[in-house]
Amino acid sequence: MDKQIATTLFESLASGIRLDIFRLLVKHAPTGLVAGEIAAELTLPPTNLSFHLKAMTHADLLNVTQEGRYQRYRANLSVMQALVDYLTAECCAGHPEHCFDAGEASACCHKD
Amino acid sequence: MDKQIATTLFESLASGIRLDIFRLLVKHAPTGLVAGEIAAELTLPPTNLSFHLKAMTHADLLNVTQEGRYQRYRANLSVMQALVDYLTAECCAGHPEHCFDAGEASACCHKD
DNA sequence: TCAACTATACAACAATTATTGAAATATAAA
DNA sequence: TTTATATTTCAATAATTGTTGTATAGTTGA
Repeated sequence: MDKQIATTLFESLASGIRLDIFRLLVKHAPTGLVAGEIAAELTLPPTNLSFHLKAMTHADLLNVTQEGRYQRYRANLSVMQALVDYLTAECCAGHPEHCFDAGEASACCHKD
Repeated sequence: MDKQIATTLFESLASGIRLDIFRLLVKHAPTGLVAGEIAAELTLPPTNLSFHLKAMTHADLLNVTQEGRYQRYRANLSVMQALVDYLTAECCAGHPEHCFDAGEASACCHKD
């Protein structure tokens, strides 16, 4: 993952609304939710929701499929995993001893 | 970590400049760098750098200590670790089987 | 104390992002 | 085909964030 992609993903998560959307869709994985269900759950005006959904989809954080007149959104968990790996690499890069306490060192095994 | 803190951290990372600053300081951990060294390395006007350093420090992503007339900045690696944990929890919450492929499942051991 | 140096605070402005309502598109149902 | 439903696009505006120069505060060493 390059810096540009990481920055875009962080932007996507740097809003309470978008973080709520993502967490809601993780909770409903792998089924996902249609736009109206998300709007109802988060009580957002549809245009505002659409604005954020579009941004997140463009950032590849969400996937969307059409179901008749509905749009079903799903969290893209593999991108989230890649972001966690990127962040772990940034965090540990050359300095795992400073990033993880001794007791937790064994928990850091994403970069095997 | 609550949502508000996570959002602030994502905001801190959602800028190319701030991501560069953080990565530079991770590379120089645990010594850190003084503001002038960061400005020289990233060729930024001092006021602009100061703006971003202040935001990152306020978000607790950086620590700062005074050294005479210099201000030394260090990456706060434990906060980064907490963010990775938060993101992993968001990613896996209730659905580890969808987040990690079978072959990599054993690599997910942050939430033990 | 004085001059040089480091960095931040402030203020003005530029640029980007967020929010909303109205209109448009497309599907479904009557 | 007409009407209703779901969602998006567009345009206007509000709100936030980023950038720059100048001025200020604090530190050092002569």
